[in-house]
Amino acid sequence: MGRTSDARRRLIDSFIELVHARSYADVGVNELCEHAGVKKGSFYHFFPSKRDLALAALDELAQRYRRDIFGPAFANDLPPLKRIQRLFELTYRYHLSWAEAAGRMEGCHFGNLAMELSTQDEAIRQKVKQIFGGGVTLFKQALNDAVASGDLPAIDTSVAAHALEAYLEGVLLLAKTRNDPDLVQRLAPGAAKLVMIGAP
Amino acid sequence: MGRTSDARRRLIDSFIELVHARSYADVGVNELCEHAGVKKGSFYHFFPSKRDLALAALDELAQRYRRDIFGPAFANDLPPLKRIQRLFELTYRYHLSWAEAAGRMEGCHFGNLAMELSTQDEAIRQKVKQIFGGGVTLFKQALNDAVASGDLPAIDTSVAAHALEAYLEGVLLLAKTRNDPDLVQRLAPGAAKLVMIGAP
DNA sequence: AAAATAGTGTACCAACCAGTCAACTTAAGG
DNA sequence: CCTTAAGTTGACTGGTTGGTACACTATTTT
Repeated sequence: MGRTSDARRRLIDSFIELVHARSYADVGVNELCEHAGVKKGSFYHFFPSKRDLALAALDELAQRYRRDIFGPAFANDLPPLKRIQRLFELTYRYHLSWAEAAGRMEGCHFGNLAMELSTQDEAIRQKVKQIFGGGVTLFKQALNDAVASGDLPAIDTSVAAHALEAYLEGVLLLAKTRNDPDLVQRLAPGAAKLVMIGAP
Repeated sequence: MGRTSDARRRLIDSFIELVHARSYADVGVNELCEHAGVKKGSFYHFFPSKRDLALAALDELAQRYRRDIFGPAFANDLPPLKRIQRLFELTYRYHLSWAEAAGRMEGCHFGNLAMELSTQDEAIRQKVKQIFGGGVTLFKQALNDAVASGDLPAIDTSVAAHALEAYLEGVLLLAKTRNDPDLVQRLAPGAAKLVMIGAP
């Protein structure tokens, strides 16, 4: 019963757009409301606080990343090491088109929020940590497949998976700081070397 | 003529400590002043704005990093590829002791500020970009030495240097998000693989 | 159609924000 | 020792912050 609304979704979309372009602290609740076309009363009807909107936005973003990037990248139509290459290629394309739309390279949604808030807000740190963990798991599965198929020597795939996740985030950080999305493409081949991290 | 003071230095130290532990936006001028034992009027006697204090702090930090980490790491008493290993080892030790003192892994001073502010403040983005560029240059010199001495095939050392810088930042980002400084040590061997990024 | 409930609009709050100002104190240099 | 400039002090500003209170409206279910 009662009326329906998509104000919640609009707030999440506005959060993603505005906070990604600037920072969590720099985007206020008022601005969020104006951008979403939602009044303050509605904001606090849907979210107990600004921080809870951030948590909801992280969930939404994780879903989109899984659907648009990690899912397609790790599909079984390619040998496992090629899937990792494809992940970097898809990441590059995603950030290139985002950068073209936004006018600048804005970095990784998760990395940005993690860097800004993970020493201040334990819930957000845990959420990003868990999302990163999801990426690590997918890397690790591909690496295990590669070991099983003999494409890779028997290495510690967990360490290699973390190294790949770190490299991906680092590349996006550097590309953001240099405002140069193409760096993602130029540094992508590094992933192919990093998978050997455990090998002699 | 006139009196002397170390208030400027104390403000820079407080900025480094407080902003590193939380974030630029979360630490106000008032808190900075209280922590440094400086009154607001003195703050604006030394710095025209909070943002100028950030710039000064970045300069100070770059100097410290050069003195304590990059300088010693890249000394000529070791073969070039070992210097890169030593850079990661020294970085690990630096962040481990900082984490023990602070009670948590707080990440890279430069990466943190870059992620939070580089889409908002062009001057800060440029400064961090230039500091990162300094690191890249040192990586590149070591890689060129390695190529010259035959330790490394003739690769594009510029790409490899950027990959190493990105990896270093990514490792620190992941270690911060996981609040686990030991990750820096466990992922350090990845650098030895990454130097091969141009090789077939 | 009416009750129950989901969502909206607006006015408001105390706390805090970065930054200003002018009067004041201190000490170094001549 | 006295001039002069460097550094200090604390009160102040206008604007913004995240969050609250509550009356109000629209809509769905019974």
